[in-house]
Amino acid sequence: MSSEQKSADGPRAGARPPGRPPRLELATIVGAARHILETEGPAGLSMRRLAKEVGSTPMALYRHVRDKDELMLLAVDGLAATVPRPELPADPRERVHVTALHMHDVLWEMPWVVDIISLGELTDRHALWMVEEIVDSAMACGLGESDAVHAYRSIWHFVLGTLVFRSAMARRARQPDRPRYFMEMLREADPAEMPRLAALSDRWPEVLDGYDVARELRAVVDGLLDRRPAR
Amino acid sequence: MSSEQKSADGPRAGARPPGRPPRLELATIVGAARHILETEGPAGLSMRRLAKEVGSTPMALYRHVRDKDELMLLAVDGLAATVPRPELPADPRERVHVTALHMHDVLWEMPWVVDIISLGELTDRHALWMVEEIVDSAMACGLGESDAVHAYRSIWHFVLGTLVFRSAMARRARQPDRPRYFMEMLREADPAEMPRLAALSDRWPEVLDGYDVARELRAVVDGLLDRRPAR
DNA sequence: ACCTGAACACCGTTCAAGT
DNA sequence: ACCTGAACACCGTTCAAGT
Repeated sequence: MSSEQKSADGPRAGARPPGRPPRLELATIVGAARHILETEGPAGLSMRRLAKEVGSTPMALYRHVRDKDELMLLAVDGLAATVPRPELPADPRERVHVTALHMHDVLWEMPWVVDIISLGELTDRHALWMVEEIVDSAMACGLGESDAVHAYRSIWHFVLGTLVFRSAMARRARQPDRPRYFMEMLREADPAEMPRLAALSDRWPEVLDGYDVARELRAVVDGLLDRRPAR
Repeated sequence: MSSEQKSADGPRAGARPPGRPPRLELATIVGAARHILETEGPAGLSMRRLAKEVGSTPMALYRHVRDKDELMLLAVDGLAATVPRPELPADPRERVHVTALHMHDVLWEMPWVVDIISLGELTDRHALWMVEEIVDSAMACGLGESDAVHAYRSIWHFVLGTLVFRSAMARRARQPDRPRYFMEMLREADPAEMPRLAALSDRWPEVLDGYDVARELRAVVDGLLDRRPAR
């Protein structure tokens, strides 16, 4: 999907279309939506709020987008093209590592994109090169076609989970008056029943603070690339 | 967090409390909420709908729960106690595998729980044994304390990502009139630029269909357990 | 102490009418 | 062809009043 396809549905340029001329453009709407998403997150985006932003009425938007879902997909679409591709090393295993980490790092900077992607589908063709790169390099590492595709998907699951978890933590942190159930549970852990957690409870935040996504991703990718072939 | 804590805030049993006797009980509210969540998912749960379900008004609920967020956490709380623990093998690596897969399998059957957890925090103390088990067994496999905790977290990221992705796919599938952007993009992939994806495009659904979470989880866990220690 | 009703400040979307 | 206004069917939550 790309924005051009959408506007290409209109009358040919140069023709004199009948009826009222458009005052609102899809690009304006999507741009304003993106701006709201970037500054206030998905919670801040409503059709009514967006209409105000572009100086129009909620219903005018529905001339240009099917519904809010489509609008959010359009807001995400095209973003990958704005991010420069990383330099890839020669070694195929390293290529998988770098590409997977790139996938993570780019989305890490755009939390609102994660919130939208996590309820939909990949729609940006400029992001496809990462799928190709990981599948191709995984095969160069000796994986069969299916295993390479599955490795790609597992890497995506890990990256998505990492980002969704971070998102959830950030959400909780924004409500500081609420109890920290997990920490409380750790503190109350019975050392006889849960010796490791009881011993760890004091240092839990520090230990988690030392979590290094790049290092974890490396271990996960290695596991996926080193497995024995299926059957 | 557990339901008893909450109800223990009330007057002592045996005392004759002044004022109007309660007609609504927290357990009733949480039970009804759970029922709605199980049958209709998080989208079906609203305070107004829930009030109707228990034969009361929306505002009566706020005597018993702080807000909708707390209600949803209470609905999730206690679920782990209803699931029997799996038999664990003796070998520590196998223990990690079995526990991690158990974590996945249990939540796989409760998609609505994933939707709630993915915007909050683990709150059920009866689920803590899985954290303990994975950390302890990972250490028995030779990992240091920090690495074991990080391995646990990475396993959780992978499981969460797997479930969130499935949730997103299911959501898309429920709207069959909407375009399948990803498949379209694959079909249009330029073989010169993306040879792997172009070659795969026809068989993509079948290949994904062969995705086996248990096998992927095994590879991911092995990668995390086999890595070199930090520093 | 507990519950109710009315109200506030919102939602996404449909429909009929205007330009 | 495009935009507007009013309306429908909802939200979560606060506040003041009732029992």
